[in-house]
Amino acid sequence: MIKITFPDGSVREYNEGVTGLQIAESISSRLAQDVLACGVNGETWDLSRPINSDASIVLYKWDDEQGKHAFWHTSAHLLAEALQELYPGIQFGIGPAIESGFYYDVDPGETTIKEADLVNIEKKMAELASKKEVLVREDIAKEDALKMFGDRGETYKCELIAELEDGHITTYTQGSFTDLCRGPHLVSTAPIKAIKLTAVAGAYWRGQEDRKQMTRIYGISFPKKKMLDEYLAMMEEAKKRDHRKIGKEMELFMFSETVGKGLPMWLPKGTALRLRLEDFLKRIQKRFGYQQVMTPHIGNKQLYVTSGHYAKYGKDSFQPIHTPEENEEYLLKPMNCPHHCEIYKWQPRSYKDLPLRLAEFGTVYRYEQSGELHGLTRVRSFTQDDAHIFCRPDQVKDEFLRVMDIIFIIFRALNFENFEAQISLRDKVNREKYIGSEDNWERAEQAIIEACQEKGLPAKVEYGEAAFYGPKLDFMVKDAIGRRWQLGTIQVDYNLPERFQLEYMGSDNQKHRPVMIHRAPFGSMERFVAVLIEHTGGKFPLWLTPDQVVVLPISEKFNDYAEKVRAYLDSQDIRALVDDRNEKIGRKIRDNEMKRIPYLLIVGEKEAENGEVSVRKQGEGDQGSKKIEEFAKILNEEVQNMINKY
RNA sequence: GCUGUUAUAGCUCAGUGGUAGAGCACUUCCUUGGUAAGGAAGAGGUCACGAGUUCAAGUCUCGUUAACAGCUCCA
Repeated sequence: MIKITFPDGSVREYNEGVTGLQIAESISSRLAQDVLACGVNGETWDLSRPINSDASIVLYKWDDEQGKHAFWHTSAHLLAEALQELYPGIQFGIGPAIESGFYYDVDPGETTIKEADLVNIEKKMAELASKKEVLVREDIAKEDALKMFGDRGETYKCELIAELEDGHITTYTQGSFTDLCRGPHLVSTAPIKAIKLTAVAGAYWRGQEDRKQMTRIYGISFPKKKMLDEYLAMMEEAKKRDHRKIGKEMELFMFSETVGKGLPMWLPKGTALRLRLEDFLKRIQKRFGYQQVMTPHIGNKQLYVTSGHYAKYGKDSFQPIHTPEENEEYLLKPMNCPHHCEIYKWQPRSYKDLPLRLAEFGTVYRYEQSGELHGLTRVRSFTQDDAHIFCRPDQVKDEFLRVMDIIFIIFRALNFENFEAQISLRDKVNREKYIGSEDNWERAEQAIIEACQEKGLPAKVEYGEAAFYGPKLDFMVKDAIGRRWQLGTIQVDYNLPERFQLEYMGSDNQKHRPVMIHRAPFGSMERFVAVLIEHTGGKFPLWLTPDQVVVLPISEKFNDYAEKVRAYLDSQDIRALVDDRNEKIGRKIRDNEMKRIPYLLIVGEKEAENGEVSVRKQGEGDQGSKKIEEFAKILNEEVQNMINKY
């Protein structure tokens, strides 16, 4: 008998050679149905692999990362089996499970596999899966493995085997397909009930540009058809919310080939929206003791030599601009910190001046590889909602708490209800690469951890993720359809104060070095607006949205009255339009609902006579009639409630 | 940056080497209406840009530019 320890600490005895599946069966038949893989002494195993000595066990189901991983890994093998049947002689590279789904890299030789062929392959996979083929794990000697795959002409597999250590090589077989594989896998292909091959793409063998380009087939699979349907619906929804599409539809921003790639330009409506966001943050920052500054978009190369950025990023940045006469070198600023350090140095600072909080909506320019550019989320020019806090080491925690307050205000105001944080600290062992005193680091790391605890913020601690110049706290939000986005960041910096020789006079009449904190609650205006678009699907909060109200006259006879309504709303700082097209009211309602305008005001004979408007709320239908003044008052109160409570 | 795909009207997209197309949007006209698509007509094009092949190129070839996807998930 062997002792099996469960995650809750309980221990049960089983016969030697018991499998994970048998253990699950001994608990409940339902569990045995749902379980996909197991963890044995911290290693993920096949459910059918015998356990021969005392062990701790975890049973993994679909909701566990490990369970999904085994499921998708087996799906990759199923894909390979189908390909082997459909394309005899096809050669296989690697086929792992990925974050969502799986892929297999293959070399189909003379033929090509196109997007249109995927349906056919899916069908074959479904057919094979329904055979409920069992996956059999076998140890194989290196020599035998080389011979076996060599005989089949599998040059890629042989290359992999050649690099493996003899005695640690295994294969998995299901049906007529045998693959070199470490596992773990499902017991059989039976649970794979719904399959979708999503894409074909080229990928270099082993990720090396000089090696052969293989065909990579991506797919995803689920234990239930319904889950696949939900996944596909989510992907559809994500497509609808794409900020590049909505940005165009709502006339928020544009790109021009002539201006240059990765250089977004904000259109009038987008600019107005962005300015409202900036004003909102400025107002809060003022309350939190920040002072706005403005600095140039370029800086002398020497500034970045001093900051150390030139040595580190100089080659991968936009190259220096040369002045025509003196041949001075200037760089487009890739960050605002060096400029702000110079502002700090402008006059002697006393401990009484600290914390000094300098804020700037600073536009920066970074060279990104052309293939990395993406909509507003990855661009070459963007505006950070930047600020640098210069403080004493003993003020770090308090400043963190204050920045976190600002970030929470923003998340609440913009309906990001789900968010979490990641604390990035030094590596536990390897500490030579970090700059700054042990004492300061220890204090700052503790300060961040305590600040998160005090705020009740769920935070994941990652060791070794800190920058060489200081620990940091990053914020992740979950959007309306469950996707995660990284937004704001707070970062301690011991490096720049050192490099710029920043000082303050302490109460002890001695010179001290301040600590610098970088922080950007939005991250960048571009990225934040992109995330906000995808989160809201373009249905922005009332205070932020480009057009708040559209007035719809029932017929052209009431266009004059509609214009009067619009003018009145305009005088009350409400952003309103009139739809005076010669169309029926049903048509106007439909078109303006689709334009995501929060309030539609329908005006006809009744309203014109009484100085009223018939209110229709986006997505909620008819709300009844109101006096114009009353409507304006209610709308403005709604807006004030949204922004002034913070 | 590399590989692949794409680029046709303001938008979404058809287009088979031989006269440039549709729907929506736009303009005009009819209609004057009550809570998610009324009807008709019209205007709108350097087929991304530059070369080449051809009697003839939106279509074929090459180059350039840009967008999209992948290249980061490692048997």
